[in-house]
Amino acid sequence: MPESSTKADGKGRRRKEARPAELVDAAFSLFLEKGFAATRIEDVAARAGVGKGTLYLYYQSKEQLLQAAVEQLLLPRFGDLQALIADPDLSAAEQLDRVLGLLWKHASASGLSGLPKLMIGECHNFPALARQFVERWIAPVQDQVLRKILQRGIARGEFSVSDPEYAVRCIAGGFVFLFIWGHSLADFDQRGFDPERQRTAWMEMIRSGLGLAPTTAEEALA
Amino acid sequence: MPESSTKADGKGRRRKEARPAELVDAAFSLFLEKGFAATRIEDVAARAGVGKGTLYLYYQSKEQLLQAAVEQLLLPRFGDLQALIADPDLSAAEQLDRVLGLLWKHASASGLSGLPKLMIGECHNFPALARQFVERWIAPVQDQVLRKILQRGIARGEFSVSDPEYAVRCIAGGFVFLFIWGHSLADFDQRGFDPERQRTAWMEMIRSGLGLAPTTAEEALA
Amino acid sequence: MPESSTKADGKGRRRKEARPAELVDAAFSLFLEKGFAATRIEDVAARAGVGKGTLYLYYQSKEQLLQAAVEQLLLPRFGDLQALIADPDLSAAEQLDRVLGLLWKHASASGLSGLPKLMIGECHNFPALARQFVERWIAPVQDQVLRKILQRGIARGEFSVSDPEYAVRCIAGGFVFLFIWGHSLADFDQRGFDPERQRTAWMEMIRSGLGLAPTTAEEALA
Amino acid sequence: MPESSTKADGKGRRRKEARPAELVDAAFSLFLEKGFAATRIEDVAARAGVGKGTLYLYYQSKEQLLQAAVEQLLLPRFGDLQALIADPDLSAAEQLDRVLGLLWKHASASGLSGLPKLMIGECHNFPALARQFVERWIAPVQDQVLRKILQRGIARGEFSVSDPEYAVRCIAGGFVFLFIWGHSLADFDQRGFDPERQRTAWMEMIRSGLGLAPTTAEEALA
DNA sequence: AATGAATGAGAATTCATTCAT
DNA sequence: AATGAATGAATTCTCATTCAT
Repeated sequence: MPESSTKADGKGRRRKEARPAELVDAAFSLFLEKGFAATRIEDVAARAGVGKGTLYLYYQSKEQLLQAAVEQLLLPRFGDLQALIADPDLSAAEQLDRVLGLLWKHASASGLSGLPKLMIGECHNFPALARQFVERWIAPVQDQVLRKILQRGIARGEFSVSDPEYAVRCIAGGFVFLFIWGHSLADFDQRGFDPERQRTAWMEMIRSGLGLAPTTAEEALA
Repeated sequence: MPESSTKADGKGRRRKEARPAELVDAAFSLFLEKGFAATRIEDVAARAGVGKGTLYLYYQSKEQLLQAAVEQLLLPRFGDLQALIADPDLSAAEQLDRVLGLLWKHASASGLSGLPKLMIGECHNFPALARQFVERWIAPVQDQVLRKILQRGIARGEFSVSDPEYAVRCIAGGFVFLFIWGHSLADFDQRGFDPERQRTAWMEMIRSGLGLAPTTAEEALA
Repeated sequence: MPESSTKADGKGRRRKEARPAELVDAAFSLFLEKGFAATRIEDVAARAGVGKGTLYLYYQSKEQLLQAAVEQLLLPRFGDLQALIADPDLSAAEQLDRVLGLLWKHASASGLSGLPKLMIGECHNFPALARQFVERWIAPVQDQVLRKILQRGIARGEFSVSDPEYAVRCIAGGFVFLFIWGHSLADFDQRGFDPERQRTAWMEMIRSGLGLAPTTAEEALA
Repeated sequence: MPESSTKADGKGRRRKEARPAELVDAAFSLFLEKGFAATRIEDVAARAGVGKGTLYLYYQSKEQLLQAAVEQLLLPRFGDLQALIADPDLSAAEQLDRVLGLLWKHASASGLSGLPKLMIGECHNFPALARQFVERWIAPVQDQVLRKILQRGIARGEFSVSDPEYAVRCIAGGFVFLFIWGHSLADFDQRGFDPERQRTAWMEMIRSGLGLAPTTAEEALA
């Protein structure tokens, strides 16, 4: 009987290989929006356009879905970032610019920009995941990328920072906050929120702060 | 030992006046830790040291408990901050220092430092609360305190910022991120986290960024 | 310290002996209205104008309150009815009239008119009470009062009934239904409900039914 | 033995079409027996032979289950009754006989006979339902069926009633009481209860009451 | 492989009952 | 004697997970 195949063609059974990723995407977007506990499996299935039971064909539990979602976003590593640092022709400031630009572009395109919000919200309910997130993303980006750039900049006399280790955290934190805000309270701020403009403001802040030094002020105006 | 309670400490009944605040505190700390949905009323009661039903003597529902918790933290306003700005003898930089210092101290002491994490996680589940939070805290602090200081600083030639409106958001954001981090992923960061040190680094970043040397300025323009 | 006595005088501590009856009255009226299960002890206390705990000073449980309420209404027996039957000078029709009139008056004045509704609703939850009610009221009134009148009427040639045993149930049933209706659906009948008028109609129905025989019609008009 | 279900009788899943009615039946029988408040959802599920959660697949709440149950019984209207009245060849007395006979049969077969008991008990907790019940059953049967028969009987000289409007209520009331009694206190009456016999007695009572006039007795036998 | 009806453990909420004051 | 704050067992309802189709 060709019954099932006929109707399943229209919408039901597209690229079978893409399923897992679609499911994880749907789950991630809902987890991000409502949090893990407040997200219903049925809603995930609905958003993915499949039946509730189908989810369990690919993932054993709701928690596994979360793990898979985080895993998927954690997978693409930052080998390219490392490459940037390796380039000896660039100034440290240029390196910083490019690295942050790349991170920004990549995170904005992928769901990665949502991950911090999710992890911050769920870290105490899923400590293992939290640790993974910190160890595989936060710490490496800070310690193996940003810090090295900073140290090089200091060594070259480009930068003047009294506590590089924590300066790095400031730079990263401000960056991450941008993502968090965009995925949360920005929606409730009547004043509007322009991510690109904020990024620019942020880059300026990193470079020259409020431009306290008179001499610096001139350049900052540029 | 001069314990606080009069004598009914053993199993302590009848402290009607203190109850609501105790309950809200217990609820807030759990909401902050696990999120609203993942927090069980029974756990709130246990942490407050009362029976499950007692909570419902004071709050009609779990959601009302959340509202009360947020409300309580939103109540104390920042009249004192306003006073600081009004002082014409201080430089803008000093004003900023003091205002941020005060915010820091106040938020660290009260539960207010946890509110951003909570609101960021729950904003989509409780839009009304989110709006309240933004309108009664975020926006006023940015627009009526920080921005005014910045503008005065610019007018006085102290500061040099190209986009004051968003610079304010950067300053506030970095600050808020400190709180968020301390209430979430800091616990999972093997490298440790010293809030005070980060605050210092952050203040420096605000003031002078990476301290780009005059010569560096050229590259920064690139 | 004369503190407690002073304020307790105004409203708090009237006739102490009347308490139990007041409590039972409040309970009965609420049980009647909402049913036993749907009635909250706190509402009973409120209606009686006392604190929740006070109820337990007089009755050990909610169920005991119900038992006491029913008991109280079941107590006054119908010795006087029996006396009426004994009067040999009255016709059976007159006896019936008086007996039903007396029942009507008594039941309307006391809460007794509500008891059937309550018992009908609760009989399966409180079988013992139900049995008591049937055995101490329903059956006696039917078998020892009404049936005897009917039998006397038949013997005297006044009445003509083919099944006296069940005719008695019809008479009693119609009567009881009047009470039930008045305590329940009458409140939701837009057409209004005049108990006295219905009683009159009912008495006529008992005496002469629809007046099928032309000759009977005249008496029916009387 | 030719059981009804096809084969999945053992633990029987998947009978989606029959489910809602089964659930409503189970619920109705329990509501009727114990009242709404005293009935536990779990018991309803058990009586219907399903799990607790299954109920919520079909009805959103316990209250909706009640509404559905009442609705279901209120649905079948009395078009056939109307037809009987329209027949001009029947005497009014014959019409009355048939109408009441039909009501009796129908109500006894369906759960309708239980509805009055339920509605009387719950009317104050569910006023909207009560009004519906009165407006869609009680009032129509009385005003559009019984009253018309009575008026026709009076016009034709068959009946002789001084207050037709309330006579109708007596007739209907006695009838309804039969149902109520059968669903409640009859179970606790040691004397037994024969509904059919009581119906007969009731029909006689309607026709000729107690046959007060000596001459009336003969006709009462008719 | 896909589905969604069915399930029951678990969470929020209610309320009879207790008991310190 | 009177109170009402406190309690936790019991109840309604939800939702992750299973499984027959």
